[in-house]
Amino acid sequence: MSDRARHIPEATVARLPVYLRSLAELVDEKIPTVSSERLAEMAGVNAAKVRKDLSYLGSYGTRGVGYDVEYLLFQMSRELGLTHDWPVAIVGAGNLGSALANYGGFTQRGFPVAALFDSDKAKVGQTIHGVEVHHTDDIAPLAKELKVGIGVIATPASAAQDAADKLVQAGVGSILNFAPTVIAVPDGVSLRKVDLALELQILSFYQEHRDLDS
Amino acid sequence: MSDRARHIPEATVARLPVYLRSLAELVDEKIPTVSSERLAEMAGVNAAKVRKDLSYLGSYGTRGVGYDVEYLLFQMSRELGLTHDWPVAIVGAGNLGSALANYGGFTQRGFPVAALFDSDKAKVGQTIHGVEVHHTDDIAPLAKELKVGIGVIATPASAAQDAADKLVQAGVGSILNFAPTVIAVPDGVSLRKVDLALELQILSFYQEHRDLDS
DNA sequence: GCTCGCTTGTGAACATGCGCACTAGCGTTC
DNA sequence: GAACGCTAGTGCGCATGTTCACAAGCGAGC
Repeated sequence: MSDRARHIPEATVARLPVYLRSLAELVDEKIPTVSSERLAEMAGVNAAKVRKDLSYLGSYGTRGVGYDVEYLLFQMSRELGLTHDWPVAIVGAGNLGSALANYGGFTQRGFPVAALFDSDKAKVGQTIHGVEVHHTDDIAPLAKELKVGIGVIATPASAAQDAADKLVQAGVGSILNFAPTVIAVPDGVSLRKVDLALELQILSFYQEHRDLDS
Repeated sequence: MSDRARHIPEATVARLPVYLRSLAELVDEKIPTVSSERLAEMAGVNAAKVRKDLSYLGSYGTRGVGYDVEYLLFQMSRELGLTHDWPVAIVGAGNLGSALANYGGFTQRGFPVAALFDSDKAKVGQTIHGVEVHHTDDIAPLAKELKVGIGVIATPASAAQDAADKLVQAGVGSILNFAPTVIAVPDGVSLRKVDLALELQILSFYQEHRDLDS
């Protein structure tokens, strides 16, 4: 590990939360150490990959023994930025937006809903799960003031790009898009998507071909 | 394209639904043909990738002109298995499961909810969005009878693996997992996951490191 | 304090995916 | 019917990601 110059590969980053969850389970079970093999089994990947992934974080294992569960959990939380809260802004106070705001596990996992936005003036002023709904025109000043780092887009597809633009303008660096459409963000802004229809269609492909090829 | 021996790469399969959506938009706008460049812009990818992806489906473009939108849309729908319905079974009739069952766009996109299952006997017999809730013990016979190809897991993490096992036993070949846990399925069964906490944690990582490195 | 079993950390081969840059070829214009 | 502009299709080198296999090294047991 070249000290500090370490750039963690994207594929690894995407797996870290899975390891984290496995480690949390092990802590619950009061298991003090874990081998890469056991962790691999829990995370549903191969052991070599676990070792390589963890090696990007530093040399936290002990040969012949394994990894200290609590210590690794702490290091990983730190690396993932989970040692402090990340206030989240949700754009779109419709079905999905409200459901997300009402979902407690959100706040509980360190992502408190700091603000809700909607373009419908009838919704502005309402309170959902203790959070007031503001107008989308106020995203920039409010999100800045509340130090929102992560924005969630829960609007219809047609409003998604506009929501993204406003979040970016507010200095939000990470966006999670639930709208079934492709949105563009400038370099340096992280973007991930959750798209139900897309997932089903991908499964449909494999299902169809399983049938054809059999 | 070597006729018929074509194995479409996973990465390509995952993009096909995005192209499909773009094509549907073009049809709505009554635009008859589209170039790889335009389609790439709409799908948020690079033009060479679009051409390579589409070439796996066959040689459906015309040099100097582009792709016939309606024809490509049809071919792609066929390839994705979207020319017929895929009955879906949802396991877990809690908040998420009910929301999914109530979400009309599901059926509308060719994935009708054929059955709902829950392990809570108090919920069995209830009707959600016109679909009766059955007990999880009845997954195997019922899912077979209803020719369910795709199963959706909307249970708590602790019940997810059991749900998956029962779906597999029922002959379901594709599973979409919403439970925040890793589940194992036999070879030949497709598995995709939707995990909110995971996505937020990944974003948190990049957010944290953007701050550190600046 | 030596040996042995066990597990990490990693070099290197292999696989997959990406994108440039070029060729093939269609349609239009003159 | 020749020439030209435009766009699909693709070969190839590069980047990323995965996996194997092995050396390094810790700790238990004697």
